[in-house]
Amino acid sequence: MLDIQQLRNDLDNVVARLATRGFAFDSAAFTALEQERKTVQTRTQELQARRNASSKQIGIAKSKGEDVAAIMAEVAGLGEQLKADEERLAAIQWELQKLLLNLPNLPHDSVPVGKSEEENIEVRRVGTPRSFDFEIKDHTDVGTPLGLDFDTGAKLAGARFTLMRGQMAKLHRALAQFMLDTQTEKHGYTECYTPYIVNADTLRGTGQLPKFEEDLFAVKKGGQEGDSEPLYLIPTSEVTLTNTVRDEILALDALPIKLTAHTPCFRSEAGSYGRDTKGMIRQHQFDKVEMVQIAHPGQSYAALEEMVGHAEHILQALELPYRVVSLCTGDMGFGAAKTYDLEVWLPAQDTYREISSISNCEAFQARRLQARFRNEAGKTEWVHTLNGSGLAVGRTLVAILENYQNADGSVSVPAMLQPYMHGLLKLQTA
RNA sequence: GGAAGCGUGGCCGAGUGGUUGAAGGCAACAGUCUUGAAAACUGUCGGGGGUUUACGCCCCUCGUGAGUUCGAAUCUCACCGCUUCCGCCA
Repeated sequence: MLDIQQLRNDLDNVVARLATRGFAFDSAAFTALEQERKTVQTRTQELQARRNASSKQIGIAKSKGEDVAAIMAEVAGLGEQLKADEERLAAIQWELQKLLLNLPNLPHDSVPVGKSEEENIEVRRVGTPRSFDFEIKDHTDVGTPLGLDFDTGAKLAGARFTLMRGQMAKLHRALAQFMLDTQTEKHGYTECYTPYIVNADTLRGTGQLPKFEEDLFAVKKGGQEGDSEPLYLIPTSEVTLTNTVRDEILALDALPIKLTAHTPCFRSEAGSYGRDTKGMIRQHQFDKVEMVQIAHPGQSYAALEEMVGHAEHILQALELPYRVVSLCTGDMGFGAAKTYDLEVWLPAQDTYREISSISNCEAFQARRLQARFRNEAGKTEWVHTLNGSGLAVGRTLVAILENYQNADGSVSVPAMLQPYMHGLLKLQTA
């Protein structure tokens, strides 16, 4: 959520910056609404003040045993007008709130301006793609004989669900363990176990609601009926980790808070029909190790760079070639002020594919969350929130299957993962 | 699922219709004292919003929402959350 003060004071600039992300803001409607708000709010508060004063007088008079009929008569007419104004004001505030909740974040000055992913900027490439002296297979063909089972996944739950067996399932688990151990032991994040199902308030806090309900899975309790709000499966543990500071005023020295969790993520992938239908790239359920930082505003961009490094560390440890991309204004997510993507090399696709996305949301989520800290001057101030994958486990598995495949159909286990696989060097058919 | 109870400021805890945003205590912060610290004493001390060049003035907020009333932390209703006991249960 943007700062409504900023909209009031610097509207043209806000409109221009929103436009860079392809968002057309109706400033005329906003201005009209604001003007009415001002009139009605002032009038309402005046009436409230008069009513409060009179009521106080009645109290004083009664305690002295004086006659209160005169004052009572004075207040009598106030009620109706006040009620009408209060209702109108509430309606206007609701409109403004709705408008605000649907505005995306303003891009940081350093973000390249562009319409789509075509205009993202490559920041650096790390690692050299391996050259193969045999006909390579994609992860589906490599993985299927080794325990990756799309047919059974589909039988159990539908398209975009996968079952893993044996060594494949173990490798998947090893990856998550390795990532979690790295982020906690090497990079100082506190490991968390979080709910996988959350309420609507939580999703409003991080910005998935109200605008992106169709991307979520909703669940209802047994016997739940009527129109009470449903619960939702988390699309990422960014949601739960970031919401831990909702409605909090943190001490200055509590910052930064660094949290990590390994959780499944559930996404309905509405609107992506036909994209990545084959294989494990785009699933309704996937595991991810997430990093979240709650940072001091003065430190948040340093934290962003640091987190990119934390995610890169995993790819480097696994010796997977990748590149770092700075997303342009048109490709960034709703709440992000600046985002880096990490893209891993997939030889069968002959391209780099997103495996991590790391964003600084600045105060955008904090305003929704009412997440503040007490600054150096003792004043409350919004925290900055950052989140990033470190990494997406399923896509990392895909990258390993493709990059570590051998001519005989086996897949070598990256050195760093071998301890997690009890020394197993290769995935191969029995 | 059944029964009972409870939600007040950073924390504890008074407060059952009237000059109460709320006693008291703890914590925190500033100052006096001290070589320094502690103790003691003095003061400050929830959050959000409107308006104002500013000082200030005003509004909202006692789990959330609605209601009764000139006036609600206090009365009514609904919802949410927590605790305890019973049942069920990984």
